[in-house]
Order: sequence, then C-alpha cells, then structure tokens
Amino acid sequence: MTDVDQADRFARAREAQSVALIEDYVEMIGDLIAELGEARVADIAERMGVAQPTATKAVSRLKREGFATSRPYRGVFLTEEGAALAERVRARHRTVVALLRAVGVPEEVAELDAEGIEHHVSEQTLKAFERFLQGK
Amino acid sequence: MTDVDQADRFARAREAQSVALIEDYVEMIGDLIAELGEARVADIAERMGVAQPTATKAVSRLKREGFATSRPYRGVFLTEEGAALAERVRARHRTVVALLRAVGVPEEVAELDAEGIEHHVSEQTLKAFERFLQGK
DNA sequence: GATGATGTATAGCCTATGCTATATTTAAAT
DNA sequence: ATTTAAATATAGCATAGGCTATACATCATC
Repeated sequence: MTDVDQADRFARAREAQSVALIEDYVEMIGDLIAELGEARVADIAERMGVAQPTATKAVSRLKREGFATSRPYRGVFLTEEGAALAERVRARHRTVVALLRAVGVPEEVAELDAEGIEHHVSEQTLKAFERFLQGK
Repeated sequence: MTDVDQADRFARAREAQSVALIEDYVEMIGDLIAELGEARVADIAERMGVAQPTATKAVSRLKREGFATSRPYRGVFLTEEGAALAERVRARHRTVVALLRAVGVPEEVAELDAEGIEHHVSEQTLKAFERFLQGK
C-alpha cells in the first residue's frame, strides 16, 4: 500500500460521508410517504432527531441535487431518482443488518451499527454480503 | 422501533462521525512515529490526502482533546491516551478487514471499505466479529 | 371570515472540515 | 554568517450541518 493509496482511501471515506446524510433523508422521506402518503418537514425533523430548520435545509439540498421536490408550506416528495435511491438504500440496509446478524451481532446492536456502516459498504462488498447470506 | 429510537440511531451515527477523523489522524500519527520516529505535519497531510493547513488544524484539535502534543515547527507526538486510542483503532481495523475477508470481500475492497466502516463498529459488534473469526 | 394554533421558512449564529495565499521559522548550503 | 529552500503557521474564505429566535402561511374553529 503506497501513500497515495491511503490518501485515496480517506478521500473515499470522506466522500461517502458527504453522501450519507442525503441517503438517510431520502430513505426517511420514502418511509414517510409510504406510511402517511406524504412527508412533512416536521415529521422528517422528528425522525431524524434534528430541529425543524435543519430538516428544511436538508430538504433544500435534496431538491438542489435532484432527489426531492416540494412547494412552500407543503409536503416533500421524491423524484424518480430519489425514489430509486431510497430503494437502494433500504435494500442495502436490510442486507447489512442481515450480515451482522449472521455473524452473531445481536439484533438491537445490528440495527444501531448498520445505520452508520451501511454508507460505507461498496457495491462489491454488498454483493459479497449477499453471496455469503445465500450460502448459509 | 419507535421514532425516538430512530432519531437516537441517527444521533449516534453523527457522533461516530465526529470521532472518526480523530481516530484516523491518531492512527496515522502512530504509524508515522513507528516508521519514522516522529510525525511531521507534511507527512500527515500527504497520507491523509489533505492540504498542509488542514493537517495543522487537525493536529490542533488532537492537542486540544488531549491525544497529541507538539511544539511549533516541530514533530507531533501522541499522549498516552492518544497512543492507546491508536492501538485500539489499529486492532479494530484489522478485525474489520478480517471479517470482510472472511465473508468473501476481496482484499482490495476490504481495505477500502474498512476505512469507513470501522468507525461505526461498536464494541459489541467488534466482539461478535472476533468470535465469528475464531469459530472459523 | 376573523382568529389562534400549528407548521414552515428565513435570518443569523456556531463548529467542523476543507481550501489557497502568505508570513514565519527552521534547516541546509554556500 | 548569509542566503536560500523547505516546513510550518496563520489569515481568510467556502461549504455543510447543527442550533435558536422569529416571521410568515395554512388550516381549523368559532
């Protein structure tokens, strides 16, 4: 492993982090729409455990990046791209939790840790997890 | 799972993130000291893949939080606490990589993903990983 | 249809991380 | 010993996420 490689790894981890919040919000908005028909900023804020203006700001970013749409004082909805991302994130989350459970992590802990881990699981690792789970 | 639980999970992931950079820098400084006898800011910056002032700022934070010491224009060293943290982080990294390899993740990818994943692996999950690896 | 409660947006602030440009110190070389 | 090169520090800026306080819309209720 050379220095450059290591720097690249950190850069990758930083990049993943910047995507993580987007993924969390998109998934949560997807959940709320599924449950309630729409996602209100107040509900998003409560579930994310942040203040309402923080959720508003996050929604602005989602809109700016093409994952969500909304009109002032109205609910938030996902674009096609946003809905697809939400589905990918949800599936990945399930797989990560299942993998953790499969190697002996208690359910409660698996859910907790998966929330942070999932954003750093690459496509290749995800595929490996799936193969491992099938092989069991 | 209630809303409060979910908000807590996100809060936990955010907290983990704030610790992640500290862990990365501390581990890297430990590596440099082991290899070169001291950790120079320029080396830290290069390996972390950031600009030199960014590394300087990070070192300031490490000092402020009691993990490192340094004098102006001189190398950076770890406190006892910093060295202990570095060792814990290094051990956890090894375990995470081993676990990924054990479930079929290719070596290269395992190293890449571990860099991000490791910061979100709790003590309990780490223990489960170790048990799983021993049982193989 | 006015009013009050609720929900959303905006303003302004803080901290953290990143950057570039530049000053300063140290160390090396002539 | 000076001068120059290299390393480090500092200044100043940007973005992102968090917060509180407050303004503004919407909606329900009377």
